[in-house]
Amino acid sequence: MTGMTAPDTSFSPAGSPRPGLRERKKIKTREAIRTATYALVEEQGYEATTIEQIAERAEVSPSTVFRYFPTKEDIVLTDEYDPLIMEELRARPADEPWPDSLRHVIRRAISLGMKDSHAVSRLRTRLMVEVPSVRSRMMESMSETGRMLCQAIGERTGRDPGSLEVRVYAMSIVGGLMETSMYWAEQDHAPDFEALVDRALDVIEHGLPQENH
Amino acid sequence: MTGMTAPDTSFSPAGSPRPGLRERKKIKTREAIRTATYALVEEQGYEATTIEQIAERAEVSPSTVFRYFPTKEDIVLTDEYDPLIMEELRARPADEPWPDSLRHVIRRAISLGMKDSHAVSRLRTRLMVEVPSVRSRMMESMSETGRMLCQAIGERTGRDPGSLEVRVYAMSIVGGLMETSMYWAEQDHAPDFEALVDRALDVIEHGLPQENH
DNA sequence: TATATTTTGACAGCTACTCTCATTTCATGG
DNA sequence: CCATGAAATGAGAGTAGCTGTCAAAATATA
Repeated sequence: MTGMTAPDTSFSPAGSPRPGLRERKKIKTREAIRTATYALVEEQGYEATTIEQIAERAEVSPSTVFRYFPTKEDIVLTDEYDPLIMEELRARPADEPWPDSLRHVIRRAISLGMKDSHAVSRLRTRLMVEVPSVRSRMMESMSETGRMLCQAIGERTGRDPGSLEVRVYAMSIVGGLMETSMYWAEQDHAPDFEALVDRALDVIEHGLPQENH
Repeated sequence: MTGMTAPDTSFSPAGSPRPGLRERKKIKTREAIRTATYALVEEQGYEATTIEQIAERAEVSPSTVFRYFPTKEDIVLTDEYDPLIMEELRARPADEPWPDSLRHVIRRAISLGMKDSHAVSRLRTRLMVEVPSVRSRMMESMSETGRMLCQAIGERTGRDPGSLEVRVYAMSIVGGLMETSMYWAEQDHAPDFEALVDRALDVIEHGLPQENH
């Protein structure tokens, strides 16, 4: 989602030599930094948490923190689902109507994202609502997701992925889903997220339903 | 658009005492800072331009710059059209179909925004494409515009402005228009912007047109 | 002209972030 | 098992955005 190199967390596939000590250490460090950050943010809030504190708790130097994550927001937000989404999208049957494919894939992405641990998903979306800089960073990464969506739409429909129409369509989806996440967080994560996403996609596909206020 | 107090640039309406010396100086300072910023950014680029340089050229102290604009990005981006948009929207006839009202108002907002001077509009959108932090800030302010749109939709359709459906609808419009601006900037501002916006609104209203690649 | 209020400037301070360079840690070939 | 090369790390200095405080200057009011 942010263009960073995705660490391979899956158990090593047969045939490929298992990663060396260096790779394993890298992954461990990365996770240590993230874990430390989550804990500190829960304890003291986002702004009050400094890179130095994170470094100290993760038992690395501040420079190392920046070597792993370009910005503080990225420590909280980074995920690497975009390639997965692309893959899933390509795997859908070619004759399936586009909106259906989209629905399936997004639903799958959500269940993957939730797997991270419910607590983390909730913290993320809460920070998204509360901390402007985090929200900004999130929007940045969503616009990258938008680009990827354009690509997928292009492959699927034979359209030019760079055309205004495709780009607008993709960004309106991304914007709508982002708002859905924020809505969910504002409701204290009480509603069922997948149901919200379904309603959001309905709106994007068919416009506002007839007024029944 | 950014929640800042909008300076009253309109000629003083009859009956209201003309602004005192203080108000006039404030406006002058504000414009001096902006003008200095635009010039410096054109000369050296955005990142290379520091607040100190801006302050020096505008002949104020750095602290004053921050007193007028909360962040560096705001100096470039701030505009105050949201209240205008709301007003225009309320002025449309109540029986006009919603999409038509939207189209009219957006078109009007554009022509107002362009009036600023074509050069400034172009610089803004260019920075939006090139400088991530500016793009982020822009997205922030667009999400505020989204909130306002929700309000307007609520007033117009009698719907709850805080409902998921309305919010998703508003944000998908805002996202689509944002992408349209970026597209325009990427094409070196060659296409007619209003035509692009029309195409974008078509996509949002009716989905992607039938494939005619 | 005297007084109250607002605006400004100077300064100090914090923190995210960058860059450089020496040191340590791991991989590899003999 | 050891020597060589490469990669990761740590330490430190430096930049710049941004916040706060407080005294001085400019402006309004009486």
